[in-house]
Amino acid sequence: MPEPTTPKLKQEQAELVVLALLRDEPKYGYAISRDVQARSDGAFRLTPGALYPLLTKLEKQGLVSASWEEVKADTADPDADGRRRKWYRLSAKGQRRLDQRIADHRRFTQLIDGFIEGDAARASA
Amino acid sequence: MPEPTTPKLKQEQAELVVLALLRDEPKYGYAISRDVQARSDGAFRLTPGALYPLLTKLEKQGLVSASWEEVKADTADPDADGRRRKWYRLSAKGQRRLDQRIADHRRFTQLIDGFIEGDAARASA
DNA sequence: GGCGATATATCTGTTATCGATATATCCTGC
DNA sequence: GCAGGATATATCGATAACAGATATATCGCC
Repeated sequence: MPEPTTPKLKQEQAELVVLALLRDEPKYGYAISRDVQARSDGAFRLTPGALYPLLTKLEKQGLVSASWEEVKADTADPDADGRRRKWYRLSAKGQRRLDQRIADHRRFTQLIDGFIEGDAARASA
Repeated sequence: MPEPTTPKLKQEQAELVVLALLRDEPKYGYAISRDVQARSDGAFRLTPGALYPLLTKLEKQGLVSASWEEVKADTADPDADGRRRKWYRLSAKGQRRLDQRIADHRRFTQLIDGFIEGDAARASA
């Protein structure tokens, strides 16, 4: 079977997408994973093996800040290790990085478009 | 020093670019390499280590057809192994593949654009 | 004749990618 | 009350891709 036509999310695009998703509001990892799939109509996937190393990297670089939230259905036992959610929010540095990634993306697609148009563009000019 | 902002040509984009360059006219490897750099203003590079395996792959898949040309400055000795040029031309199958790669690229950029626009697009709609 | 550009091609050490694996909780149906 | 699937975070390992170095040989210029 030949390669699938549905494009996979590469690390560079994954960074852009994750930062863009966090721009609107803070999110935790699993929600990001769901949003990526939902908002790309299933074309993009961000599996755990790609998502969590990426989020750790972003945190280390100071592009996002993270804080834990303990999700407790009943508050009977405070020591009960309920489901944890690690919330990520975009930092000012992350916003600047996002702006740059968007600029990079625009430039990249314009260059590719130039090759697609080929000689036709220059001939008609 | 962090990652360079100039994007490198990945294999999938390299295939698109090479097929697009061959659409206008047949070319040999080194000319393709030069064109890639020239027409992207130096932003894209296609080094020998990436270019020749790719051309071999395209040839095996029947997307391009290749033929050798012997470049002889003087024709004194026919046995003299002059500089060889392997000319590649786009096949009908290659043209179809190019069309598909263009469609894939358009879809991909549209999806990324959707993430870049974010909630603003839906809010203003 | 030497040097840089032309021209094709392979090889290899490093990095990236993907799926599998691991752990633990929450919710729903039975 | 318990089994199974969804939720949630995180790591690991086999494979694949990448960039740069290496190899060979010719051509043009000085």
